[in-house]
Amino acid sequence: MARVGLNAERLTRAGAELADEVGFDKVTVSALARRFGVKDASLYSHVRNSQDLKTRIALLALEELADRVAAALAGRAGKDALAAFANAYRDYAREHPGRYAAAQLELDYEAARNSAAVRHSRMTRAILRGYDLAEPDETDAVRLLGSTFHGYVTLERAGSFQHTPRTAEDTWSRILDALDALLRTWPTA
Amino acid sequence: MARVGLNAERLTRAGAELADEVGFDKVTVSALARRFGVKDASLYSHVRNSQDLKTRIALLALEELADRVAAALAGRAGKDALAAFANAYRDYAREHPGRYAAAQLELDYEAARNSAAVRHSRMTRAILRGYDLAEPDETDAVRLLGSTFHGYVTLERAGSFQHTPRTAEDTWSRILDALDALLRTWPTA
DNA sequence: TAAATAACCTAGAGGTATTAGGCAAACGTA
DNA sequence: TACGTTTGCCTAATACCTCTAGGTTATTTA
Repeated sequence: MARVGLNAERLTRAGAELADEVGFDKVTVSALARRFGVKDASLYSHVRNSQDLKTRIALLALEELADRVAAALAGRAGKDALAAFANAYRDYAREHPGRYAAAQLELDYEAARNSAAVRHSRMTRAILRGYDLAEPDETDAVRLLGSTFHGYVTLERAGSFQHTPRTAEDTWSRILDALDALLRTWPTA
Repeated sequence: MARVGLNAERLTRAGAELADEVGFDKVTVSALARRFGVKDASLYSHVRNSQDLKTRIALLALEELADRVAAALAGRAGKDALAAFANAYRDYAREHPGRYAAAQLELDYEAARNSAAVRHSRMTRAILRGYDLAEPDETDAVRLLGSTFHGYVTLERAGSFQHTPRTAEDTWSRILDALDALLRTWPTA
C-alpha cells in the first residue's frame, strides 16, 4: 500500500489548517485521517491520542504567535511597541481563528513551562520597559495587557461588537491610546 | 415505567450543575440522561438536540449572571459600582466555572438579541454614567471593560497567573484602581 | 540481501448523537 | 369510571468518533 509519509509534525500542521477551516473543536482524529486518505487507526502511530494532537496544535500556534510578536516588536519601544504587540496578537487571531482557539487550550504545568507561553510573557514585560514600572506594578500591568488583548480578540471574534455602528477597528485603536496613557500614569498604590 | 418528570427546564438546570462539576465541554446528552437514570433518547422529547441543550444552559447562565450583577450594582455609583460589577462577574466565574464557560457560547444573532446579554451591556453602560463619557468614548469604554474583565477571568481560570508570587487577588484590585483612574481621565482623541 | 523497523491496515469494542416507532402512564372528558 | 388522547420514556438502529490489538508490507540498515 502506498505510504503517505505521515509524521507528528505533518499531522500537527494539517490539524492547524483544519482548525482554521472548520474550528478547533471540530478537529478530530477521523477528520484528519480522512484528509490524508488513511484510516483513523493509522494516526495513532504518530500521536498518542486526540488530546495529544490538540496539544501539539496548541503548541504550534503559541510558537507561531510568539514569532510574529517578536518580529513585530523588533526595534520598537513605547507606544509603538505596545501597538505592534497588540496588533500582531489581534491579526493572528483574525487570520487563524482555529489556531488562536488552540492556543487557548489549557496546558498542564509541565507543557506550559516548556511552551512559547514563556516567550509571550517575556515579550509583554519587554514592552513595559518603556513605561518605567516597578514590581509588583509591572506584573499587574502584564496581566492587564494580557487580559485586555485576549478578552478583546475573543469578544470580537464572538461577534459581540457587531451590535453598534462603532467599528471594532476604531475602538481597538482608542483602547491602545487609553492603555498607553494608563501605563504612563500608572496610579500608585 | 416510572416517569422521572423531565422537562426542558430541569434538564437545563441539571446540565448547568453538570457543567460546573465536570466542565461545560463534557456536558453531553448521554451524561445528562445517566444522571436522571433514563435513556439518551428520552431527552429528545424535551430538547431538540445537544446544541439546543447547550444553548439553554448558556442562556440560563447569562440570566443568572445578569441577576447577580444587577443586585451588586444596586445603589452604587462611580468606582464603587465598577468594583461591584467586576467582582460580581469574577465571583460568578469562580463559583460556576461551567456555567461561565457556557455563557461564552457563541449565540446566533436572534438568540443573543433575546438573551440577558442585552442586560449586560446596559448595565456596563450604567456604570459609566459615573464617569461622564460622550459617545463614541462610552462604547469604547464598554468594550474595554468587557474585554478586560472577561479576559482576566478567563486567564485566571486557565491558571495563567500562577507562575509568579503576586496573587491574582492583588492584581485584580490594582487593575480596578487603574481602570477607575483611566475612566476618570479618558484621553481625548 | 536478510533482518529490523516503521507505516499503514483490518477488526472490534465502546462512547455519543439522533431518528423512528412503540407502549404505557397520566390526563381530560363524557 | 371508562375511554380516548397526549405524552413521557423505551427499544432498536444508524452513524460518527476514539482507541487498542494484532497483522502485513514497504523501507531502511547492517
